[in-house]
Amino acid sequence: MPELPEVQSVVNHFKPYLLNQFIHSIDYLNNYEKVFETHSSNDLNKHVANQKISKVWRRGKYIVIDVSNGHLCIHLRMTGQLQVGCNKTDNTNHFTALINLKNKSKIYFKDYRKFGRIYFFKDLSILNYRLGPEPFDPNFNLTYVFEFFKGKNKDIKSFLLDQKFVSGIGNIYASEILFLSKINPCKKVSVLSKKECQKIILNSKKILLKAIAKGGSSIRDFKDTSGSKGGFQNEFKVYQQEGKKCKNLGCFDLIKKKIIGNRSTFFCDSCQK
DNA sequence: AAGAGGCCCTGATAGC
DNA sequence: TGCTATCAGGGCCTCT
Repeated sequence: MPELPEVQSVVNHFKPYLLNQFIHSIDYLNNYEKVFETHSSNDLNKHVANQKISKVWRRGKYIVIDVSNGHLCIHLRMTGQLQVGCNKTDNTNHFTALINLKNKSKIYFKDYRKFGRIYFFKDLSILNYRLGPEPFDPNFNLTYVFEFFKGKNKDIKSFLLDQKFVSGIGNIYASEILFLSKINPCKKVSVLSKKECQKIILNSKKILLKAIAKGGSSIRDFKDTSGSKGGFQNEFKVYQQEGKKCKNLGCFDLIKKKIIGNRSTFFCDSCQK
């Protein structure tokens, strides 16, 4: 579900609940121990029980909760949500995990598709191995991009989704970034000019920053549990706009949808070359 | 090594 | 109305 801006907004929202608090325990719910992926429930609790939370931050699409002896990392995948406490209207069958804090507050992990995972890492080497630079990192620059594309022959859209290339971009923002850059999502990276690469780098930062400022996008499942919804879905230029008129001034073409890299991709054939 | 495709899951919606 | 097919914002794994 959520991409970088949505994960950032979840982190911002939960930081006050978590920071400087002590973890009492973490339970898996509805028999779904798989949610812990790398650890058995016992092992995980050995690592995190009684630990103080010293930092809450984001790396790619992971929510990272630092404790003294390691990092609790939460990935929401497609439909994961965090929420403080349990509402009357909740379908508890969708709960996969529960973080109990010593101050008695309960943070629920709600995830009807059950793709979301909670990991514990002693250090961040695994995460750094899996993930490329953050889009805002100065290392995400022309030299890096050109070096990365060397010997590769896939379309640019697939690379924007590749977390080893750059971390945090997902299917919505990939389409939006390429539209703003006027680059066709099918274009092979081997034929991209330096100027085009530069545009992609700059527009990635631009789109993501704007989305963060709007609190992310609220579509389908994604809602900030505080009730404050993101507003970037109103800014979509191409995502889910199939058949609608291109939003570029003077262009009268219609937005097309095409499956690229196994995912729906939206673009304007006339504006994106 | 790089790229294509399957798979994990459930629910909403479209089409018949 | 009710069934079935398709699709959904992710990422890992396997095979070629």
